[in-house]
Amino acid sequence: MRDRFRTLQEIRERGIEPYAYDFDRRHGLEEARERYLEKNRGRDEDEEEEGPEVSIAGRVRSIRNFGGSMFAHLADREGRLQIYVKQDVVDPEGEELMELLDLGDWVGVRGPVFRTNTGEVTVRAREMRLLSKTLRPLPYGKEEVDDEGERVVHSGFTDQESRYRERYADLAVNPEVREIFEARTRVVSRLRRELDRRRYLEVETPILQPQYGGASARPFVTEHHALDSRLYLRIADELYLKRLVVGNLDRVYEIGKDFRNEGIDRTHNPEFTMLELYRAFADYGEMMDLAEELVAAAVEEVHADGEVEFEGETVNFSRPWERVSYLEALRRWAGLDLREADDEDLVEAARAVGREDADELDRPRLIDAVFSARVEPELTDPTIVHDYPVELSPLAKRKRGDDSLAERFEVVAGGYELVNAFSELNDPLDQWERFAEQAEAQRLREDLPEEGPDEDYVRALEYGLPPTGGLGLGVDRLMMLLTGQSSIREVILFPLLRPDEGTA
RNA sequence: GCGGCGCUAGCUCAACUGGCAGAGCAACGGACUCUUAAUCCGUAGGUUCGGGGUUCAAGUCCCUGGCGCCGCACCA
Repeated sequence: MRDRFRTLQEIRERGIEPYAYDFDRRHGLEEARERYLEKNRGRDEDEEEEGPEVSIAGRVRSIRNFGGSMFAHLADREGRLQIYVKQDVVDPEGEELMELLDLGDWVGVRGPVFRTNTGEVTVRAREMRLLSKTLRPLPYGKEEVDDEGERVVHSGFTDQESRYRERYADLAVNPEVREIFEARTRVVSRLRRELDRRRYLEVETPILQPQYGGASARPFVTEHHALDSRLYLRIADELYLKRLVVGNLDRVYEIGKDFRNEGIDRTHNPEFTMLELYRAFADYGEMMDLAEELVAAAVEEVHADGEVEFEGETVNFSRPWERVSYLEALRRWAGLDLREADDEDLVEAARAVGREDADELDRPRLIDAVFSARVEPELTDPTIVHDYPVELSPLAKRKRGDDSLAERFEVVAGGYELVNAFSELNDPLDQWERFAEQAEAQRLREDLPEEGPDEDYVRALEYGLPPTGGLGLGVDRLMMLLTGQSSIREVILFPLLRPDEGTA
């Protein structure tokens, strides 16, 4: 770095501004290449004509200096392109810059596109400007393109911790990382588009909430000074969105962050992105169709063929998805018949999957432990598991014809829960009772902030929630699946890490 | 929270049973006007994650703290 400060001084002494104010960039690097190919379409390579003129900008990715001339690659968001800078061809400022450039510097180049003797499409620099001087060397690896045209990186920037802590460097240096986040943006936009098209209203509900609910998780707690009151960061959007349906907003959705103060591992980040949507006059059956449609649309944005490689398996998203009831799934993959199993059997089954604390768990937790351990890992292709035990689903309507079940389903794919949906409970009295049961269960957990039932939510239900279907989709999990990443941190730009004073 | 593994130059990694801390790339100086992991000659670069201990001698062994990764637990 000391050396680059010296270079910086040198640049200033020569009267060149190392931090430019603007540059009239007209073409992306891929775009510039395509313009050349377009112009010479139909010609053999040796008959191609020079041109067109382009104006490009990017980071210096490699330099091959020959004294009087220089080859370099620039890199931008789209890709990379070679430039050729030659004395007496480039303008005087560009000529001076030839010996002052470092890897990572931002430069702007104007000139015609041509093809070198070795066949690479290249921009001949007539003008070259320094746009921003890099003081800290980027952790570039060395790249080569092998005989198959594959990009091979030697000693790249691969340390996970450094990559997450310095995501800017990660993104600047590793194109495949950039691709993941561009895919993420495409998918989220597509989900919005699909819902907008179906006349859902996108809304924003509070993140700071006086009461937390809609899921069971430990919340982050904060406080508001002026109001002198305790607030929670939301753990789910659910209860506010359903309030909106009470308010005649009959189709709503929100894509936003939820916050859960639980452990961190490869599939959990304390803040994560959820899509929640609610549709009046629909039940969970219609939500099943919608779930298939939304996920299929998302898959289309990333994999045209509808197949995804994930953790060594091929996940096939083609529709329709298999549908199996929760009880049948437990019977089939865990050998457990809930209709006949008593508490004793459940404890035993839970212990068999490694829950040593099985004695202390209530029935729903026992069942869920077995389901997570024995059933979910078996489900590679997306599968709709429907009709959950009502104890596991405090916000879902009871199933028609069977009070012990709820009209709820999850979509499991690649072994992970992807979608959770149900026919929303709209009976205020039933809701009140289930809140009471939930509060009772929560009292047993000392680690949770004490919380009474959400009276205002029940009040809203008393005004009348129409029959409503609701659906939640974990956007981060979806992106893991679609991009084949087994760590959630690879699909979150700035995952939460413990603060590190040592980062210099 | 528990267990295992890891942390050495800007990056990627070496360093045997404790015995002079090294390489490639990057950087710096020089040569080279069609190269592409450019090449050639030369130079510099270190709190071996922090603190303590054992030893004639510690990157290496011991204790302690930090951070990360993996697994487990928690996350109905």
